[in-house]
Amino acid sequence: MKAARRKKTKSIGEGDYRALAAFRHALRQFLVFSEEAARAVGLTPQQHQALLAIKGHVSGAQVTVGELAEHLLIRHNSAVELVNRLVAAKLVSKAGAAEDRRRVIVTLTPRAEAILRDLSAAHLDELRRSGTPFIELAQRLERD
Amino acid sequence: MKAARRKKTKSIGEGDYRALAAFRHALRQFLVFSEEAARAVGLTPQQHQALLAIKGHVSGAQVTVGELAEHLLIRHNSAVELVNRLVAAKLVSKAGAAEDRRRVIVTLTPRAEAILRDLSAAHLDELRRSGTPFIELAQRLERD
DNA sequence: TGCATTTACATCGTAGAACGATATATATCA
DNA sequence: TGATATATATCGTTCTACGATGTAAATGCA
Repeated sequence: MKAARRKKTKSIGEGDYRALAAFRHALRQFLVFSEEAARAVGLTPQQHQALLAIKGHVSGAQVTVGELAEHLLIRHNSAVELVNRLVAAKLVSKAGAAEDRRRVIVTLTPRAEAILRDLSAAHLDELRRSGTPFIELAQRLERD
Repeated sequence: MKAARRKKTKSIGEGDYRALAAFRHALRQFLVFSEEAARAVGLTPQQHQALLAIKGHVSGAQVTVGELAEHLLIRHNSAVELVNRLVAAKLVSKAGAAEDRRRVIVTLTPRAEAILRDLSAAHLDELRRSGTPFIELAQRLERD
């Protein structure tokens, strides 16, 4: 973090393009793995991300629709639709918040908890299995 | 798929969920940055990825439609459509391969080269600027 | 207190992109 | 040469995020 020899990039070479392309390829590979893992247990990738965001939230396995949108970096209305699909799939339940009745609290069902546990274990395995090149590429890109 | 005779994964704890969620959040942030950077120069994210894959290809800035599909991990027909959109946007040109007339060679236009150079510089900057937490999360996930 | 404003969620129609199924052209092989 | 494989193209469908807009509840402030 100390050797900032080049402050302004501005000279991109062949190697930079190859490194960036390889990085995106590794990224895409991870995302494809994740998509397939999710679909294999009957979830869309977005549903999986939503469950993870809910479960991984600081406040425990409960978030509002708005908080979910924030974490997933999608619009509020997209989060509403995503949650509705999750409810239809019996993966979450919705409940009005007592102290602010505009808010809707989204909670994982036991079914979702079980599915997410398996999915998360598979993802940790995958990252251990093939995460290294990914990290190395990122480090290389960050370095010079 | 082989029967799951692999040793049962270590049990997942709260920290694992949080780390995975944080990792995906960082990933998503990078992708959102990338999408916005692409759109800011008039490209869709997919078009940007295609240009990068072509430019970063070992054989120089030329690939066939099929190779592009392989690198982007999409279906051949999706690659055809993507390339058609790139042609319409004057970002690539198509040419039949001399030695195998089934193949179509896709080549970047000067316009695409220029746009990609700027985009790539911006991405390298972004990775230097905010890549660290991303890498650290990945390393942490890989470690334990 | 009353009313405007802000906040949070919901609804609806649209659009972009990837896909499966299928078609066509070219190459290769027995 | 005919059968089969390979490379690309076309078409209709589906899925999901979005913008625009609507509704309900909370908040601000005169």
